[in-house]
Amino acid sequence: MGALAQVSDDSAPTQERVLAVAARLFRLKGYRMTTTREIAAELGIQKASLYYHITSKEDVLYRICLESMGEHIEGLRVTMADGKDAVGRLDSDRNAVALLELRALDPKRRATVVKMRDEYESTLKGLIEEAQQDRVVRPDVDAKYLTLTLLSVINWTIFWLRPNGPLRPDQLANVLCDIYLQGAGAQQPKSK
Amino acid sequence: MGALAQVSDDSAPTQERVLAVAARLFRLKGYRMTTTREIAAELGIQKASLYYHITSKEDVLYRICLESMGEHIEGLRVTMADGKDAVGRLDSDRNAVALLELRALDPKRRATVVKMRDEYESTLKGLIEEAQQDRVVRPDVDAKYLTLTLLSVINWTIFWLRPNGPLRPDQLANVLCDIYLQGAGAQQPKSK
DNA sequence: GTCTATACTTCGATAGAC
DNA sequence: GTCTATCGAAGTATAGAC
Repeated sequence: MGALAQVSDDSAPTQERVLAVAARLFRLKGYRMTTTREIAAELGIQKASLYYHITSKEDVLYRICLESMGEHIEGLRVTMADGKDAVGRLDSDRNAVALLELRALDPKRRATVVKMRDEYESTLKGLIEEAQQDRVVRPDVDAKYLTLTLLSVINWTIFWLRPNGPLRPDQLANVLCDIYLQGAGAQQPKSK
Repeated sequence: MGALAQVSDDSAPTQERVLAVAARLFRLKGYRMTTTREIAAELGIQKASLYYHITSKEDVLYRICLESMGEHIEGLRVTMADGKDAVGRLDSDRNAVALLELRALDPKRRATVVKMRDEYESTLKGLIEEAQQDRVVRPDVDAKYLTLTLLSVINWTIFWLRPNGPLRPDQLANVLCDIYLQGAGAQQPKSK
């Protein structure tokens, strides 16, 4: 398991524990609803002590977003280089927070994260366009919408996917990938 | 256009204007980040005056969620009765807020909204199961995941779909529906 | 229905001792 | 690296006049 997917525990460096605890709370309650007092309490320290480790609450959110985007871009790079996917390397809390709490960042920092997200999404769109030319993906639909629907299926999992579900992660990935590629309709050759 | 899709304007009843303004701000900035002062300012009144029209900020969120869920359930009922879809009857701001800001409701009210959402989703799942028996939708995949992927494609639009996009609403609906039913993969008969 | 004024609470962050 | 104590800002909501 890579360091990026490291789970927070008492032996982890404090910086990492702070990010893990904050990401979990931000995901559960939202950034604005989560207080620095709660983060400190989860870490077992006083709220003032927390500020020895962080400069501001918003900076914690910013670092969570940066790490999540970094994981995405790196995961895609690994996939393109090795030819095998990198599912499971993402921290689900940080991913959900980065997707949902961007609004809370100040404009400049938000722009930095959005730029990374756009880089990730356009790289993904490029892969789909290549697959269209290789006739692995249907070429009769704008890659823009094929990318958006792929991102929809992947990203919406933050709202329903939980560990210890009925399917193993690899089984679930197969089901979702199958539905995305083959479609939900009953078998009929695509003829138009 | 139905009353549910009514756009806020100065001639609309105040109650409706309040909900429309609040929904727009809640969507733009998030429930917790939006202040009652801002809502009042958008309405052109003082913050204290707002409380003549509402009982609390949370109550406004609650009513937005209730209306959105009501629209969904009613839309599905109309679809099942008339056999034609009811796209365009949803208020996009209220829909996005209901999907994203549920956390901010107190447990009891949240449970009420979640129950309505579950009712909507299980009805949709029932429709997909019927379609499986009619061999319109593939029967080899658990309807649970066909429903989740459909909801993913539909609901994720709150993050990217904007009025005045390159496609008309009906064109876009056709593209997304086509990708969902036919899949993103190049044509190959489903044979397994 | 709207106003001015304000009560009351909570939050992010800092000061300074240990 | 953590503590107690507290500041200052901002938020929701209410009181009472008009």
